[in-house]
Parts: sequence; C-alpha cells; structure tokens
Amino acid sequence: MEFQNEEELLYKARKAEGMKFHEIDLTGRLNNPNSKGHLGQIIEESFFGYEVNSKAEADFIELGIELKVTPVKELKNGQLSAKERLVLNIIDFHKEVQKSFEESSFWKKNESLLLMFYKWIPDVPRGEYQILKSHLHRFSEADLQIIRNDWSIIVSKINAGQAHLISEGDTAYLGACTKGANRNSLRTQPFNDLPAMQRAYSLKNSYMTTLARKVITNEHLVSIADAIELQEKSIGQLLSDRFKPYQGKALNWIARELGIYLNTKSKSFLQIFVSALLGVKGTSLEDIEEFSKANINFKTVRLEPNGLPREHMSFRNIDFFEWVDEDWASSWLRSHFEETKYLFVVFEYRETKTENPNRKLYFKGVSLWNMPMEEIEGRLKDFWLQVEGILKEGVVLNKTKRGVANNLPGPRSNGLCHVRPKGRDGDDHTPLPDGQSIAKQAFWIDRTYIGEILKEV
DNA sequence: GCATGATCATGC
DNA sequence: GCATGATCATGC
Repeated sequence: MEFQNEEELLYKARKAEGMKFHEIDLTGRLNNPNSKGHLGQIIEESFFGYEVNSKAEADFIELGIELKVTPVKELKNGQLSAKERLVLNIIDFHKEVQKSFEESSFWKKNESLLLMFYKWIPDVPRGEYQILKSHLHRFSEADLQIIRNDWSIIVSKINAGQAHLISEGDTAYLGACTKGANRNSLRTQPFNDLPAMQRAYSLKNSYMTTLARKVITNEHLVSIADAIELQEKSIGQLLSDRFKPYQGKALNWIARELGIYLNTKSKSFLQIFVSALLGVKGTSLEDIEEFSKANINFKTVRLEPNGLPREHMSFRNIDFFEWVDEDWASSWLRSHFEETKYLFVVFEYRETKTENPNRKLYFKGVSLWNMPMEEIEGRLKDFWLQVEGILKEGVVLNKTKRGVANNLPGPRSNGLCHVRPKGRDGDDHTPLPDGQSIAKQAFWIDRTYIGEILKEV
C-alpha cells in the first residue's frame, strides 16, 4: 500500500488503535514459534501490506518515516512505563565516524518515527496484546540538542578507539545499546584492534517511558532548559552552572535566600532543595522532563572535613532469589548501573562532629555521574559473580556478640561496593536460596569510592 | 578509626 | 507494611 502523504498514513495507523494482534495477523506469523517477538512484522505485512525488509532507508520511503512497534506495560503503582528501550539501526563504527550528525545513519533513518504502542501483559499470549496508540514522533528542538550531544559522545568514543567501552550511561536520551545474538556478536572498530560488541542506536527506556506517558496518558512534565541553552551546554554543564551561585554557601543562608524551609532530616529535603535551586519550586524531581527522560536519580552526599562521606551509600534491597535466577548480563545490578545516571548533590561539614556537634552544613556543588563501563565489567562484575557463588554454595551465618555475621563481601572487600544489612532491625529477615533466612541486606557503594568520585566537585 | 551489624524516619 | 534514604553504635 502506498501513502500519498503523512496524514493518510497516520489516518490508517490510527485505525489499528484498540485492535489486538490476532485480529491483525493475516499470515499466521503469530502461530509460528520461529518468528519470535516480531510483532512489528505483523503490522508491516498484514496491516500496512508491504514486504518485510531491513534496509537502511526508512520503512515508508516516500515519506521518510520509520515504523516502530513498541511495548508499554503497567507498573505496580498503575503508572504506564515503556517495557524496553526502543532499538533503532545498527551502528557501523567505520562509517559513522566519517559523518556529521545530519548525515548520520541515526538521523537518516529515524528523523520521523511512526510509533505504535501496544500493551504488554505478563503471561498473556501475544495475540491478545492490544495496540493502544499510533503516534508520529518528531524530536522537539530541545530534545534534538540533547540527542545531538549524545550522538557526538558516542562518535567521539569510537574516534578514541573505545567502541568496546561504550555504555548507555554515557549519554542522556540517545543510547548505543548492544545488539546481537550473544556476546560473540562482535565487530571491528576503526581506531583499535580490539573487537567491540555490535551496537545499535536506541532511545532509552526512560525517554520512551516519558514519551508514552505524554502521548498515551497525557502526563505533562516541567522542563528546566530550552533548546537555545542546550545548544551550548550538555545537561551536566547546565546543572553545574545552575547550582554554581550557591556553591560554598551555608545551607541556612541558601534557604533564607530562596524563601524555603529546609529540614535536613526530612526525606523531602533533597526535593525541596534541588527544585528550588532550579527555579521550579514545589515540583517533584521525577516531574522534571530532562531528569525523567535521561533517567537521572538523585543522592545527597555529606562530606566530612577529610573529604569522605561518613557513611557508605545504600541502594535498593537485595532480592537473593532474583540474584541467582539471573545471569550477569541480564542482572538488575548491571542494567541499573549501565542505564542510570546519578546527580550527587554534595554538602560538606567544615568541622568534625567532635569539634562542633552543631556544625553547619555547606553546599559544595553537584556532580552528574554514571558508573564507567570499565568498572561495571570489572569490579562490579567480579562482585556480582562472587555473591552469586556464595549464594549457590550457601551463605555462612555466624552468631556473634554484635549480631549475626555473614560471609557476603563487606566494605573494603573490593574498594567499590559491598553487601550490608538494611532493615527495620536484626529480626527483619528475608529468605536465602539455600533455605536459610538472613537480616535484609542492601547493595552499598563504599564511601571511599564516593569520596574519590567527588574529589573534583 | 573504621568495619560492621543494627536501626531510624518517612512516605507510599 | 514495607522499601528506601539515611544514620547510629560498638567492638575490634
């Protein structure tokens, strides 16, 4: 079927809204177990009636529009979320470095995307999935500035001979995710003899989630930067600049200046502080567009006069059954640190607690950080494997004077991260795969490592 | 002084 | 009720 213009195409695409895949499939692809997951092909073939292809040109060539069929899911709290990142075209490391953004394979193929969102439901046959929304997506100017910057980051890594070290965490909206049957899907790279994992451009899960919520459930977010500002600065630079006027100032001075009440003990302290400094007082941080799309999380850090935090930094509690069920490549830990950026909001004490129990807190600055790939595939991986081994062999629990000791890797065991308890009390237990029960444990990053990252702030 | 196990406070 | 961000407290 040929479409004369995009209105015609969109009119047709919208007719799919509300339909289930078994109502669309005319060629029996749904029942073919070898045609795994290719719901997009059913749409191409049975709904739009054109031959399935994998050409470099866009799917609707005449219109320069690329078709993408992509799942969303419902979270436990009822909110809509992208089920996965949107995987775009494969990157040819050799060719891409010779191009400008405008000539890039990314832009050539994905400038206009016809997105068809369908709802994925666990344990339901694929034919029952329903198309929720057809949407013609064009990048806003502000998004485009960030994506240009992301594209340059990816290309400069290839130029630096580091195609094998690319990580999704390096960029904000546009990622370069691994794509291939397995870890042996390797390709050569132009400036290094080391082979690199095959990679494709992708729009990050967080970007797709934000987009789905906007398009499907009309949720609106607050933006902190416009296209003009983003033309000159990355999000990281922009944030440092916004926070700069307050650097080195005492917290109570800042609070007075901004007309906010800050109780450092309160859990909403960080929200209030950051949103006030960014000029969007009262907005919760997850409702800030740029943070939501780039999957930026927040952590407060309080440095002691020696430049180290007093405490290690805790993350989510560990589900030990999940740990042994997954393998490293698909583990929560790996994906989390590959896909998440952290904005550390750093404060410092200038006196020790013994010198002055009522010491003041000063704002030191912010730092946008993601765990480098070398670290993820190095110490983090070793740690993950070590824990997996202990869980499979059985955890050794020993009652001591101070509670129950275990043989999971503790602080300083690798300089990066460790396992430590985090629960209501010592009786707040969780089951282990070996049948025992242990006080709830969390994943922690060592304070020395945090201190190291924040040295330059 | 720090590792290490334990616990608090808050918000959903 | 529980996860999460944060902090306490003590023995080595």
